Amino acid sequence: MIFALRPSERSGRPTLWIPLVRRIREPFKGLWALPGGPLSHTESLPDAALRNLRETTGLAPSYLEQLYAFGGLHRSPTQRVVSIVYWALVQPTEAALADESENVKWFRADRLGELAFDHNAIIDYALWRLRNKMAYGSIAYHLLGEYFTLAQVREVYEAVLDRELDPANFRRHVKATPEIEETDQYLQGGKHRPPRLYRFTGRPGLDPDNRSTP
Amino acid sequence: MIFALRPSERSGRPTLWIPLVRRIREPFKGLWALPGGPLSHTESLPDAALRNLRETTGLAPSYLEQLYAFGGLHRSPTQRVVSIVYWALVQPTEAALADESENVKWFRADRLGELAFDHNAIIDYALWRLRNKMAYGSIAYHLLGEYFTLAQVREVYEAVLDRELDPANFRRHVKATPEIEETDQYLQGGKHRPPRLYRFTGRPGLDPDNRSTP
DNA sequence: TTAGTTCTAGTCAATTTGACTATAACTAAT
DNA sequence: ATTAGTTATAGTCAAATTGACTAGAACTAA
Repeated sequence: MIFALRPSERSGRPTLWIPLVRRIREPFKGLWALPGGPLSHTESLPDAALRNLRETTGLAPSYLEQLYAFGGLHRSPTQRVVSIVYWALVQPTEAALADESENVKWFRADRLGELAFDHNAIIDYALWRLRNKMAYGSIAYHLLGEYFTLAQVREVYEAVLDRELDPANFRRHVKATPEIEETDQYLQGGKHRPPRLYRFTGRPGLDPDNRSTP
Repeated sequence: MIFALRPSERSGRPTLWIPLVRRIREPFKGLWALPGGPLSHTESLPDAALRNLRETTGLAPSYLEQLYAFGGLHRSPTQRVVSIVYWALVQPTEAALADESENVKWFRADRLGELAFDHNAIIDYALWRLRNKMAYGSIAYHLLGEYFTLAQVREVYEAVLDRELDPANFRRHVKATPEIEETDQYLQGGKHRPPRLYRFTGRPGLDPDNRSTP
């Protein structure tokens, strides 16, 4: 499953979006579902996740991590299925390149209808984990591009945690993390004082055994 | 994989131990390995983990949680194997009931030799996760019995985190967590002032979707 | 009765956090 | 050109938390 930031239709502020694919066969024909597919004997788990992602949506995530293995007996009405779910974060520029079609669409993460299988529960769990990781580690930067302003980082936190944060205190907090590097560039073209651009110098992610954050 | 506290041979202080089983067939015949086995079509993932645990060691854990799904292509030299690993914590009284034999033995977690498959890496990851969970959540209590003293809790933390903690400050920290309940019992029979007994009132664990701690 | 040890409650300074104020730097309207 | 409006940024201050430490309470063993 994939998270990306997209501007909300109304406020224009960034919100979390998820691409889903429509089921074209039973069970749950016609309902929306998470992209996925079988694991071949010759590919690793993250490779299979990346391949499925590419084949269905054309996306190339900047962050990929194992979420959880779901193996309940009645996840599918027709057969026993064990799904090892990965979750990915994609940057806005990449997300814009995604193939959208009749059967592949983006949805706001907080406004999903009833999905196929247990996919609502899986997304709930992923959202919980995303919020948790945000509170501690430095995962938010994988939702942003290479350069960003501190206000943009704050908007990401506000979108995911769903509450407002004090700009001054948030700035102090971010500036205290060593992985954030100040550049001498400024974002021009805004309506007000141009903010300084920063960049994230942490590791790229894309690794299941990624042990830097709880 | 299972963690339990056992007194160290020398100091007698509690340390982390892990039960392993000896491989009786190829590959890795003769080496020690984590207990495990196949998943049947009619049991859930945690059920399968509990059954395997019971069959090989006779243990009934007080805490069970999914660790990670390992699916590298060359984990076994003979075939492609995907292992969905669970980890368990057992209380000392339960651990003492474990079946030990020629082919099932307890080992100190920090003194393991070379194990079969990628099991050393799996244990390293589990240890990392255990330390991480200890630092935040209230997982340590599943390694203890129903009643415990604050010094015992501290010893668990010291054993797992491998550093000494100030008794007074640790006490203040533990007493501030609402899940710890003070009883009006005292542990008698010690050599010094009898410490008060406490109990843990949090949820029992034993659930894969256990979302209370990061 | 005394020495030794742990249990327990507390102090105090250093650090972190949350709420807030003030100035800087830009755009858009007058 | 000036002013109003808005965001960016730096800083203050009190409250809360943390780490290092002191001291009395309560028991056992000599």
